[in-house]
Amino acid sequence: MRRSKKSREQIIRELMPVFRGDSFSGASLAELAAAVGLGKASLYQKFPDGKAQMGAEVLDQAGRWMKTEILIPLEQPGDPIQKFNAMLSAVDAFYEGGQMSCLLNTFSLGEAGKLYRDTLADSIRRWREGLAGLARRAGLTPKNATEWAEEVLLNIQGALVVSRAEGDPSVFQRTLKRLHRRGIA
Amino acid sequence: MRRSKKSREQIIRELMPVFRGDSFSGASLAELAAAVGLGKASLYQKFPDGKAQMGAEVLDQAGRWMKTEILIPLEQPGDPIQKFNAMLSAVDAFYEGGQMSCLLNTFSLGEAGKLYRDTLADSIRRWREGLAGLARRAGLTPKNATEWAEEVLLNIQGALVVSRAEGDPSVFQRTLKRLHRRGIA
DNA sequence: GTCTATAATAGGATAGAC
DNA sequence: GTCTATCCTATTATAGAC
Repeated sequence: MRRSKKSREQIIRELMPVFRGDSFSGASLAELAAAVGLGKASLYQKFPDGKAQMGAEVLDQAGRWMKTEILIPLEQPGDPIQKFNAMLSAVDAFYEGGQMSCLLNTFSLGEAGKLYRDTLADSIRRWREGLAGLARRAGLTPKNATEWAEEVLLNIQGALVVSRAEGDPSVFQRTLKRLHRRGIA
Repeated sequence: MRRSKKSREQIIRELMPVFRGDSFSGASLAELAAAVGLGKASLYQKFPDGKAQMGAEVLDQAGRWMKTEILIPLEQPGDPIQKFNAMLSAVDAFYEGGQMSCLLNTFSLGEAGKLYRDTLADSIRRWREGLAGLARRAGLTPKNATEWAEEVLLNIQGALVVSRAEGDPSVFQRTLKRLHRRGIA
């Protein structure tokens, strides 16, 4: 037990839901500080470049989550269907059953969009390619694999939007079940 | 020519892109006023309850657009496929080829979500039911019709998110083409 | 390392002149 | 009806004490 204080990773984990609950512009320093349990000045000690840096590091951490929980598992040898279902479970957990927004959505609005666009586009590209590779290994033609991968992505992102707008995550749940049922085709 | 000044409808039309370019919290009075070409004080003359009222009226106008451009056409007698394709064209125009966000997305974030939830949920419900009704008339079972309608909605909403995050509307274009190709099934 | 205090700016909203 | 000027609060950010 070397440290009783919070790790940076833990701090970033606590910042994330603030950025996911509203847009980047909607996330205030007051909320961010409260979420971490520190004063605003203390946050600036850890993130000298302020909100933009917090956003960048939150996005980085989400990218690392995607890599370990999505991309690497998808690439492992083994039954593609099983890999796909594991991804759906990871997605369900990360979005808390459809109750949490995606940073791809909240960080692409307004001025923040310009600031983080490259990172966002890169995340989408890697997710899409990870899925497409899986689908090719499952026997789909390259063309069909690409199309299937994109559809999976759009269904997840669309379900997150609609769930939030309805204030009811059941669409998200139905969508994950449907993707599971459809499989890789 | 009774009036040379702007109609209220025109003003609301000019407010809309500000709310669609960022979240409700991200849309500032300065931007809103600039979009209309008036001072902030003049906007308050027209919208005494401020930003919340502007948001509500923008949402109302979007709801009327949906009714005239989506729901009523979907209900008209005639070839369901043709109705569906007309809807895809209207959607393409309204979202400007994938370059404009949906208010269902931007108004459901943060505090605004609580404020507008009922309206948003109602719009989604009507859109979904309009599509499901069309699918039933096209011969799908009620169960399949409901599922197809939801998938169409999620693909559109997902494509808008991904297009914006990538800074490239081509996903949206591909998605509309794919929905057209798939038809009602 | 965290706090209080404070600066500087932007945001939402109103008063009152024209 | 629109404007300038202004108010109040929130917001981002920093200085300096502990």
